[in-house]
Amino acid sequence: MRVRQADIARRAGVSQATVSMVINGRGDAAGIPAETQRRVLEASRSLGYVPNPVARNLRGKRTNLLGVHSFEAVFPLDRRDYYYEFLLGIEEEAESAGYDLVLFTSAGGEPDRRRRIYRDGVKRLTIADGSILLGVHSDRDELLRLVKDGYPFVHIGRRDIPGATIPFVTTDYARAVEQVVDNLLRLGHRRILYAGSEVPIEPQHDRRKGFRAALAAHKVRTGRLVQLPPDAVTADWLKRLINDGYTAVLLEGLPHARQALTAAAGVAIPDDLSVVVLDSPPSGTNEFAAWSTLRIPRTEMGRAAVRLLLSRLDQPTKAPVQLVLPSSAPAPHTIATPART
Amino acid sequence: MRVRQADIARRAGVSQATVSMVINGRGDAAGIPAETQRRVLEASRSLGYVPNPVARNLRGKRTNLLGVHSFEAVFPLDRRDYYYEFLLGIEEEAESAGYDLVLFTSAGGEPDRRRRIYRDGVKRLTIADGSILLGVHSDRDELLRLVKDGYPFVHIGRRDIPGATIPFVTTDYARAVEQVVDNLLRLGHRRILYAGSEVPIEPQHDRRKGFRAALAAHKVRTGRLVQLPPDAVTADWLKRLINDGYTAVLLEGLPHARQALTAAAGVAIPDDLSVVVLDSPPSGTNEFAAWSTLRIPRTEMGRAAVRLLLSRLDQPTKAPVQLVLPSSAPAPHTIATPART
DNA sequence: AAGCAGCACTGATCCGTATTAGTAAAGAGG
DNA sequence: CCTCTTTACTAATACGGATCAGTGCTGCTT
Repeated sequence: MRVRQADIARRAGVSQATVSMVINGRGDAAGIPAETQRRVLEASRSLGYVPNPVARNLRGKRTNLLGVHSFEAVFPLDRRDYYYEFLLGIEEEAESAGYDLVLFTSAGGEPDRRRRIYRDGVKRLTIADGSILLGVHSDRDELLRLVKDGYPFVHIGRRDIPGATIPFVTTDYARAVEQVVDNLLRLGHRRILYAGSEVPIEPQHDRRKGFRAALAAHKVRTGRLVQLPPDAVTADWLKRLINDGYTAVLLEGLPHARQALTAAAGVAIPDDLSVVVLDSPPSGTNEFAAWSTLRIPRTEMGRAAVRLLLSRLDQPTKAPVQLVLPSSAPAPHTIATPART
Repeated sequence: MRVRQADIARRAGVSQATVSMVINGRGDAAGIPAETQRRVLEASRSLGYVPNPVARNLRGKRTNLLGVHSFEAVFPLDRRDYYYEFLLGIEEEAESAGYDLVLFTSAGGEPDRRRRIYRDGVKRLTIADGSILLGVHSDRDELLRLVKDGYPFVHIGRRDIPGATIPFVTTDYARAVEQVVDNLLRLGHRRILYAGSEVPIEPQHDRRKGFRAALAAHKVRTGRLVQLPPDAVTADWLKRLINDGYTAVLLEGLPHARQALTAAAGVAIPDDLSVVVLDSPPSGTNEFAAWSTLRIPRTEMGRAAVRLLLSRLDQPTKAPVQLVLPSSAPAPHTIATPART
């Protein structure tokens, strides 16, 4: 059977209340003499006492568990580029804060493989003191309901929902892309193509906003945005771009960029065409080492999310609610002055 | 304020006990008439009741949490090749079994970055119904103590500790390597070099056992095993091997294999030298796509570990304790008949 | 010697739910 | 009319720990 405070109390010849206070470091404040405290701690150790976080939490105290809810499975390989670094940061920061992580995998099992927070109205998240939420397609209704319920969480990635302030950590995609485009324009590029994916969500909207903003600021009307499937990015397609007078192309996501990587063999990059990938290269590889890519500080976002969550737990009113981290500009590998034509 | 069963009870004009039973579908069994049940459910719905899982667990029911304890951080990039697929399998299986995962990150914070289970005698694992343990360098004393404590767990990877039966899931490294070497010998290879790492643990011991077993079975004495650091694997080193008459080399781990991948440029593979990597290629890449590698069923091991753990929870006495999964033979990419000399 | 402060604790209660033992009322059977 | 069942519930309790309002005792004043 599990060791409870009552067992320690019996062994140390004191009451359960005393044990609770000593163990929680409230012994001095309660005026328990050092000798008694020693006896209690000694008994606790020798019996191998482990506090029951569940009981603790019932009385409104912390469980020292931080939840991680993604709205889909995080480990499948096609999700790895996206989730991995977030998890890395979350793990690092949780470790140093002394929290364990609960991955809410049980919420799955829906036919569509989506993970729900409120399933049959049950919110498992409450085991944890608070949760980090992430996912490409977060469920807005659930976020809204969480806020209404007053459940402490932080979302990774900006989410704007009318009628509520969603706590989040993000990076400023719009500004990052704006700077890239601004830079290209200053170099003399005029015809710039933005190759976007077909199902955009917030981060993509932000990138596109940045694209348009930079063009507008320079009063350039020859930039163009297309939405296309990744496999449309072929060597032919690149050549056609150049023939059409484009001197720079922005690849919104890694799938498009990967296609371009092989398609680029027959094209002079960056002499005939500057290329910028608007996403981070996958961690732990050198897949896009030779290309100009954005650097989304995913690891840092993960860490920041944990820190923000913890500070919101400590000071629910005073802590900031939303946080925007800067993302650094791409290296100039595949950015060049446009060729004179 | 949160809605409790007591609130529903008041609204429906029944007792909290009745509410509990109706809500948990025990109403019919307890002989609560349909009409009353209707009233209770109606009240529950209209008040927006959400059960408190914490209180529920306090009553000694399962927490539906499965622990995952690695003896070090799992997400750092240099650990990814090792941990990722295990986690993938664990997540999949936990999801379909309706369990959440607790990553015990709080056990860190030691100066050596190792994670301890028993720290100050406290075993946080008990939050979970049971745990999966994994790690290259598991702490044997802690495993032993866990067994003695009767804590339900399954280790990923074989661990033999005198005086205890450690529950584990593994794959048969010895047999896999034995088959590889047997195959090479049948092809006519006689001088085979096994390039091993310098700090071997169980899986490496098993591989080496397989190596020796195959040689012994063929009565071949010209196989050799060396231990060396990965960066000793250079183009020169490979050439020297060939000069020394070796026709095949086995690379024990990925670090050595990676070195070989670049060093192999100046060598005719597999014509002058057959090469087999005795580990799985990293998932989600095609890094070793052209080479013969073992296929360690890591994802399946993760799944099997969860299944084994759950069956041990359900039938502590009847369920099996240890499980060995087969690993499949390497493709023949870099295995050839030795050149006549 | 009464009064009072401080010490070292303990008893009782609460948190929200599940479960068990029990009970009041209605109806059945003799 | 009395007893026995059945129906339809409810009261009480347990789970493990945190907290607060005491309580008995000692020692010091005045």
